Amino acid sequence: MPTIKEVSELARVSQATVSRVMNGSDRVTESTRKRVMEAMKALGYRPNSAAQSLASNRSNSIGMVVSQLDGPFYGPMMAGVEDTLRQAHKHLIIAAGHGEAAAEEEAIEFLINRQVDGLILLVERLDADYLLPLNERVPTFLINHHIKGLRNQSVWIDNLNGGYQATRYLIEQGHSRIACITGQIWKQDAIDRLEGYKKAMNEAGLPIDDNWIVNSYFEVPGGIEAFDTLQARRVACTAVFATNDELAFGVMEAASEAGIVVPDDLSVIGFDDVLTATYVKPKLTTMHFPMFDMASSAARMALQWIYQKRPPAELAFQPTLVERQSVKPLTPSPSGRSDALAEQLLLSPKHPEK
Amino acid sequence: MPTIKEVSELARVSQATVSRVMNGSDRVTESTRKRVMEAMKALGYRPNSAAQSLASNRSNSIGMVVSQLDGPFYGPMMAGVEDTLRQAHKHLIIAAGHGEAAAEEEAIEFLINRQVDGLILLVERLDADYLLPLNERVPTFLINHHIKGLRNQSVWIDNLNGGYQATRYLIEQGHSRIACITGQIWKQDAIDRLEGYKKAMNEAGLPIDDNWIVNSYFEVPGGIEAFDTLQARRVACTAVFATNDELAFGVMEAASEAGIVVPDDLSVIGFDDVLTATYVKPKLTTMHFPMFDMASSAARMALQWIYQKRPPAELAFQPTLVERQSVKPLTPSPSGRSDALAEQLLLSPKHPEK
DNA sequence: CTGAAAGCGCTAACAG
DNA sequence: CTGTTAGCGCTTTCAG
Repeated sequence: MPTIKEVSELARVSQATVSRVMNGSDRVTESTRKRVMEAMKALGYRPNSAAQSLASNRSNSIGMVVSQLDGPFYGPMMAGVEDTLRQAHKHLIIAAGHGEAAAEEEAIEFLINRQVDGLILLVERLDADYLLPLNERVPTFLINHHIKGLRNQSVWIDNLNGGYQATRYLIEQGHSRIACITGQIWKQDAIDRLEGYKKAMNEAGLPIDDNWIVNSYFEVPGGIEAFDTLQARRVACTAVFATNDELAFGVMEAASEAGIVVPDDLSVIGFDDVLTATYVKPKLTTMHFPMFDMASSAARMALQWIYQKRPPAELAFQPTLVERQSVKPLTPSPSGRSDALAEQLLLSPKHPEK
Repeated sequence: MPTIKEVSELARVSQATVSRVMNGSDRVTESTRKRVMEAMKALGYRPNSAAQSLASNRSNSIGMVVSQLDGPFYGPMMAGVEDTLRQAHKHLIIAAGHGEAAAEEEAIEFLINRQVDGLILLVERLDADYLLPLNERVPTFLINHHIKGLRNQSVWIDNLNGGYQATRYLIEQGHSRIACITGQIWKQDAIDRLEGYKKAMNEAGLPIDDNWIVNSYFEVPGGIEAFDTLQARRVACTAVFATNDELAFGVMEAASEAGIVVPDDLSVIGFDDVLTATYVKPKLTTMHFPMFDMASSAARMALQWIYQKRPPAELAFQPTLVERQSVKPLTPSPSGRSDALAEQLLLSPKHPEK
């Protein structure tokens, strides 16, 4: 690997000059710049980024921590950040936080040791006590995480409004017996989406019954269990707001096992609009969560602040309804069709064919 | 950020000694080691990895390039590598290659500049002319990519046998009219899986008709188009081997639109066993591709070679059949049920309800 | 077992 | 506009 020294010798200039042409900036004669460029090309020169970082205390790369490297949620987020960073010729270093505070902190320390110029975090476990001092060390941007004092470096989605819209949509479709299944109730997303549900129900003058709300966890089995819980509680709902798509898939699966047809017997709305939402049958009606855009916005904000000192400002996204096939209008019928449905849900044996 | 100097002063030793305790190895008195450790803790010392890399020409991190950061295929691969690396206290730096030769090379150069100690590549565009010299610069390991001369640093899956098994299974279930849908035919995976199909058909004495093979691309729309092509060609098949799950999803979707019921009217088998395969209805019968395991094996192999000089050896995985719900035995009936099915497939109008 | 000293490859004032 | 001169923080001989 050739070094700057060799380049400088070949080009008959000082190392400083080579450094200058590398960093584009400074005033260098066109002729010497050309000579240097040629020398670099001739040697196949590649700057050693460790040396650059060490000397400049800057690395032209930003670190990102996500809970997992797979999964339909984090993938687009990583892709969104990578995409805008690449266009800006900055690099991305990703570390997994595994959803645990210790691992998340470790990942962050790793990235800092790596001299990242900034941090984009998609974490759930870290609080202000950790994050605020961290931000003093290295500019830190948050996706989907509220920390007072870091508002301006956050990109978030309006989960409350999303929950409200989803529920409102169900109501507009004629439903009034609407159950809600939440994710881990310590997660802010879960809390906010539930809040939105309550708001919509209240606003419509519909009762909120704790029996109709089941606290589960954001995974397919969580949806299955929640559905079973609903049945066990003899909840006669005609629609359910699953606070994320995985839950919705679980509900659809369990319903199907129980001989309940979605959307004819039961309407289901999800949240997130994960890729798979279009693969299931019926295709899932859900609230679109603009993961890629949010992530790239966060990256843009970070870039502007870190490399151009343009002060960041809080950025909020709104989830938008995507109508597909899992919600059906409840058409009132003379005999009270909604009750018929309720009956069916109540009385159907669990997993009759299995 | 405290430096090694401050630690050495606090501990009243030389920097060299601090370095020694950091790197575990050398002979250091237990007492001084303790003193140093305490000093490090007291100061909250964190080694600067850029400096370490620069001085040692080693970074304790390995680089990985994948085509995309999202998607059901690359996610588990990244997770597998990250998992075993983390356990070995090595770090992972991921870069996206976007499936283009130029970007893949750029990603690799980036990682090398980053002083990665080794490379794990999940690429499709790079050939031996590039890869072999690369391996001289930094140990390079390949996932799912055959390069003569790099065999021993490769982990791959037996796609041919997978295609064979999948087709064979269909045949065992009584099917004989079996279509095959391939991915981009320049991809080795596509070629091999098709080869497996042909082998099984031949072995069973079944005819191979080019009309029954449609070259498509590994995405859901690819499956839809392929299904339409099959119909346009009036191919009267009772089963289709889709050479990856996305294709299978597309087929299922198109079939459903056409009023054809999977698996009653048409059996479908996929390949990869992507997470979503369990979400669709009916759940997809497919060949399991052990992505996570393959990736972690590749990582293990890389670690052993790079840090312990244990010579690597080619590692092959076998895909395994996962029976779910999308394949149904073809029970011969007096009136020739398979013909009835064929008729239905032939005659059904395209997307009748849409 | 420990310290001194010489860089690793690059950047960043400071002169000129 | 370009060269000189110091380091950045750590590792690594080489002595002792």
